[in-house]
Amino acid sequence: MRYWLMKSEPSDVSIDDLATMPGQTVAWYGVRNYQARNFMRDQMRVGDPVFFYHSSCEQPGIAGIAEVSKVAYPDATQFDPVGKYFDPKATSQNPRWFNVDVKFVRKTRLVGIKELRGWPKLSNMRILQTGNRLSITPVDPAEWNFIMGIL
DNA sequence: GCCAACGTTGGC
DNA sequence: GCCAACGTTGGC
Repeated sequence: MRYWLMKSEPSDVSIDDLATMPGQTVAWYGVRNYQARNFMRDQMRVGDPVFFYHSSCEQPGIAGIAEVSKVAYPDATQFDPVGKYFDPKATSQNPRWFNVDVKFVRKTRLVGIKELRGWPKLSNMRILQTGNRLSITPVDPAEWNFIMGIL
């Protein structure tokens, strides 16, 4: 089992949105970064715990907990010629992009990025490194447990 | 809105 | 295969 952190812009999908979606589940479509894709396609398994992180908003930070509810499958949006995620080089025979499904577990207090940066034990978190733009990152078990302890 | 950091693209 | 140009991310 691996632990993850997944960024979402709350203006797109917030933790509250996730809680009210059918099945409390969302398809994590639209990822167009190879590293993030590879994490989903090659490593994410059903039941993997996920920190749901709000990015590009007034209060960036961890806003809740979710879990992987379906392993990766081809991202449907790559085939939609009028959609913003269309990829002309992708075919159904040879899809380029994949997504998992993510299910709501619970909302937490907002653990802001400023607070995260303040904990020495979290200083190596991928999300806190300058210039990190990966929308999906693995979380070290020790880091996961530490954060669970301060929620 | 700014801008640093990074990934991707494409000409050579 | 290099690398400059460009686009995007995301905190501030």
